[in-house]
Amino acid sequence: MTLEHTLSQKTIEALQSLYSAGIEKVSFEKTNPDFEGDLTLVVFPFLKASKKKPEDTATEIGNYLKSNVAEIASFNVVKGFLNLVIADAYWLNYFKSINGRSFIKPAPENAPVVMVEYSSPNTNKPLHLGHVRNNLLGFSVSEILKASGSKVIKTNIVNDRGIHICKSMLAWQLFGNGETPASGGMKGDHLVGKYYVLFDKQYNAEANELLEKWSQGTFENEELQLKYIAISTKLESAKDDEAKAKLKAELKDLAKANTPVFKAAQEMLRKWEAGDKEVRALWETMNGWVYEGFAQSYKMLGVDFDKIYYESNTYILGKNIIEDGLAKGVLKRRPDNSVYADLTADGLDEKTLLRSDGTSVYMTQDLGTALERAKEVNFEKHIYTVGNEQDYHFKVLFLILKKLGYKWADGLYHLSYGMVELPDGKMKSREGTVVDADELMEEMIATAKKTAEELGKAQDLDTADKEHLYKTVGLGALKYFMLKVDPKKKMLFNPAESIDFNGNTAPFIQFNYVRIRALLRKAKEGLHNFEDVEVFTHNIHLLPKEKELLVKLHSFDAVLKQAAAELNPSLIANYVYDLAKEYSQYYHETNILKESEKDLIMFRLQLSNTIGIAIKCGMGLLGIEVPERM
RNA sequence: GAUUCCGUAGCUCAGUUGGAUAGAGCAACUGCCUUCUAAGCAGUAGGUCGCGCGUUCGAAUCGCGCCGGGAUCACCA
Repeated sequence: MTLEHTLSQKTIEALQSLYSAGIEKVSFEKTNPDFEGDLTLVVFPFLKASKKKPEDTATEIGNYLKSNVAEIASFNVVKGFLNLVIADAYWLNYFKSINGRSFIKPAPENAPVVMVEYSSPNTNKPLHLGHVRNNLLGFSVSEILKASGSKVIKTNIVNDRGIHICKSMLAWQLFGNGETPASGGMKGDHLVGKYYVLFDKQYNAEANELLEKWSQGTFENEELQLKYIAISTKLESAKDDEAKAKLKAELKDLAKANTPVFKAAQEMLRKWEAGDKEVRALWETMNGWVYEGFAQSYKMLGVDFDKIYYESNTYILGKNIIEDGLAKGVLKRRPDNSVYADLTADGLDEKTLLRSDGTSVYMTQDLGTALERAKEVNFEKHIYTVGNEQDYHFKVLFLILKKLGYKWADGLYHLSYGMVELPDGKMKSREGTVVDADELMEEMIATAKKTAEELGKAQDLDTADKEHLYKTVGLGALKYFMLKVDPKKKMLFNPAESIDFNGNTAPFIQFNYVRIRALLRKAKEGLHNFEDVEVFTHNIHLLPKEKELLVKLHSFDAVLKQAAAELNPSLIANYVYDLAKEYSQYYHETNILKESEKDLIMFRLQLSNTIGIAIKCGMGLLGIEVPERM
């Protein structure tokens, strides 16, 4: 039984015996640092029962608790706040139970299974900053779930088919001259991305040509002419700029859809679907290049997957669900033969799941994929790590599955995260304002190197160790920067100012870990074998900072639990920072090896060691390494 | 327009299951390296928690209404 649990019980007892109040639940909170004490009970809610002044009520409860709970050393009352001081012996005993141990226990054999899907890239261009946030979040959430007693299966569904892939393929055929990653000296994903951009250039040029032709009255056919006239008439009478821009975009889209290069890409997609040998071969080759490139990026980022799905295998799924849904009356068929789910009663819209020509849409394949996964794995939860622009999509997806009566649908969860924005707005791949993931990682490592050299750090390391350190620090800074913000919120990334290495950052936390390790090495040289002796619990008067640190360590489990419940790594990030910051203050104001009493030296070394372990565990949950020296 | 998320220091963010005087970091200014690693520590300055009303002993936190911003609203993915 935890102390807080005991205190709650005793407080309920106190209220019963003092005021005959039948209160069922009371909770304590951490005492505000400006006041003396560790835990605080707010007594205002009990005033009705006590019919006494706040101060008197608090004092009476305080007296009761003091004489009934051994761990309470003393208490004080400020207005309606009862501040309890917990005896040092309690904290020392607690420390004895965790000294030198890991804060993370492996999940039991029969642990519930959670699937975490993340990353989900398209194979027509390299990973960018948005993917970085997605990958780091998915990976960290997986680690957090594992650490809190779940078995995690990390999955990645690769969008390896569709018109966008054909665009890259076509541009490569048109302009590539047989270029390969090897001949071009480029990572495969970047090479394919280059041709995607070339396609877009061509696409735009041809569209502008068409618009020019149309404005002079030359049209390929009458239908097109009618559409053109309809839109441009509206454009002429449009009043505000917003409406004009919208109509202009509509015209451009019409032109784009009629460019020869786009029609060729569509034709290629048709051939792909028909299983055309040549198209399939090119598709396999180019996707192969991309996968090699992605593998490198993933390795650098430090993320991995237990199972990779490909949409080329899953995009046909879902049609049998339609039959099932129609039979159950959850889905309906329109006169034109299209099938939809009517969700208007749930405050959503009608969602079409099968077009009138019988082909399926994105939602249909997501339904099918979910069902497939549920058959394959008996998961307790299935988490989709996808940006918040798809909130509505997942709402609809989950609702339809629930309506179809699948029990496992209750375990589906959309881990929705905010967009990464640049100082001048959203990233747009077409406008070339994307931040490339590989470049960003290289820059971070280079900055770490530069900073370390300027500060004269790590001079005694050999070249390989130095390179590893720069990677650990540079990528650590990047990962921490992205994970310390609440996933739900959109975040701002300013490449010009880059990411800091001071203050609330990974390098600061890593530095404190390194300092602990250095201290412990020195201690062993001085024959202080703190690992071999028991925690000395008698006659130690804890310094305020030492108690604070113990309280902080004590809350590791609670923070982990909350982070797992909310799927929120930022709680861990902020926790580790607070811990490191407090240790840093402690380190400055306290002598450890220079302390005269041997027992105190041992205790302080043990405390430092255990804090180091907590930092390492916490950073591990974020996917961030800690170095031994820097 | 509808739905939904958001608005806290100059900037980036904590704090939101209602509790005491709203916290960090960056940027600015002041000190501290012959002493366990200064990617550090200590300090100064910086706030109408978007605005208003309400609920409450008590509101950054809950409710309602405004103002401002993002996202989504296809037989696209």
